[in-house]
Amino acid sequence: MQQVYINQLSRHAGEEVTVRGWLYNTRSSGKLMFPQLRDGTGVVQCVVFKKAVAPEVWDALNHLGQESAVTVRGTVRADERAPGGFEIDVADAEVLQRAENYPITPKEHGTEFLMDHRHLWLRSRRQHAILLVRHTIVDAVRDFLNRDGFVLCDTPILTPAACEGTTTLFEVDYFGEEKAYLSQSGQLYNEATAAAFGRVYCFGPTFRAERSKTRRHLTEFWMVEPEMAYATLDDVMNLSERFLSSIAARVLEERPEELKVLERDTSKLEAITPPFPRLHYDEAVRILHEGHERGEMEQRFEWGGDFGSPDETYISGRFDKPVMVHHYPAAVKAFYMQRDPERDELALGVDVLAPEGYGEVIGGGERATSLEFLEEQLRLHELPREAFEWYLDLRRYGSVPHAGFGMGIERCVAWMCGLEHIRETIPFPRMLYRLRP
RNA sequence: UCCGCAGUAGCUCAAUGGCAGAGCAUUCGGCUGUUAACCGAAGGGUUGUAGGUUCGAGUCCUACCUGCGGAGCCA
Repeated sequence: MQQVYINQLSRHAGEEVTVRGWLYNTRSSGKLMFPQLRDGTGVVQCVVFKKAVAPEVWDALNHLGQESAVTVRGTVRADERAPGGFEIDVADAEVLQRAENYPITPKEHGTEFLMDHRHLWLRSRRQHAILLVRHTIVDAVRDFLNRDGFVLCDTPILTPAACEGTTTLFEVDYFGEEKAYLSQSGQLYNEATAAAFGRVYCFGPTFRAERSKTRRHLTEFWMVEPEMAYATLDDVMNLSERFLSSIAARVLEERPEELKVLERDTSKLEAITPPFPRLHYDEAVRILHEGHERGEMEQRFEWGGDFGSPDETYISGRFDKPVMVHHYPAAVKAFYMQRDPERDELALGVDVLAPEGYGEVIGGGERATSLEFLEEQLRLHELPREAFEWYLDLRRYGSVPHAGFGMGIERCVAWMCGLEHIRETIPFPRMLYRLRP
């Protein structure tokens, strides 16, 4: 007897197989039953005739609660009436555990209820589809970087100090001797490994203790950060463009069924191909001013500020591809950004704004190379010099132009899936008011 | 942290200041091709918490709690 996964059933038409799974839903009609089984790879409809099985099998399946653990043995048969095109004529079945009163019924539920039952919600079709797309995106990210010559060189999660000194950090007691902080970026360590390996990336959890409460924020999220030695802002933009395009292509290729479940407009993903529009900050501001004059933007944007969420949405809304905004004012960017040699008030940084209001998915740029400049920046930002001594070493010993970016995986998943909220893009989201389950 | 909205059965929601309701889920019964199956019946309530106004509060007022949406900050 071969044990088969549901997504492989089409290869076993006419054969007798065993499927092991959980009861998804049942329809019963007296002497005929249609239990639907899911096994993690898909859902299949089973057909049970009362006369075709032993009485105890019929009784066991009858009135069985949703999500009970069941194995069935039967013959695979193509049938137009079956969702998915194939069904199983059941000859025998075994109930491993009878589940009663499964809380998530095949009806509508509110967000709070579903989030409280996240450990069970993951079993539902839509969540299942999202997390499979996430899996493919993570896979595509690793494949792309590995094939492009980047070396995975992960950076620490427990760190002694703020990397950028701006956002709030989660504090951890380190053996009662000192405070440690959960990493909010692998950026600075990446610069060290890039000087060791040339092209590197880190990919792991990132923590931000910001009291943000929007559909784009998690307190714990996954970020991939490539960093290249001997590279410039243009190299970062070229990489971002190829990177996002390859991810979109992989999702389209490998997850058409899941995109259908999510009712994603795939033409939006097909549009993600190089080249992406590149917008100097000055031009972006001009677009915002035009928007204001047309009455499409409430307030007139002041040159020099960072873009707020409505600004990003307005700018990206004018393109059907991701937009790369570069040369931001240095004042709104991190201290380690390289300055524009022609206009010192600008930083060689770039934000990639995703279309459809998904906001900033990538942020990056060229890093400062000068020891003196960084020493001055540390002073201006009132950062503890001792903590950054090792970082300054990177400018003492073979300092070269180098650049990189960070991409938030969950924002990418939300974008690719066309989701309203980032909370569904990670199995167990951590948010301002959500630490459990 | 600020602004706005909400909280009624296990779930999703209704109820003009005047008897606490429906659908789904659950339990029982019926049905040999169902597609969120259908038909019939039953059980199920301290209306988020604490005060207040009123003859009378799910409904109006105040505070708090919880959640949702947005802003700021950011990926």
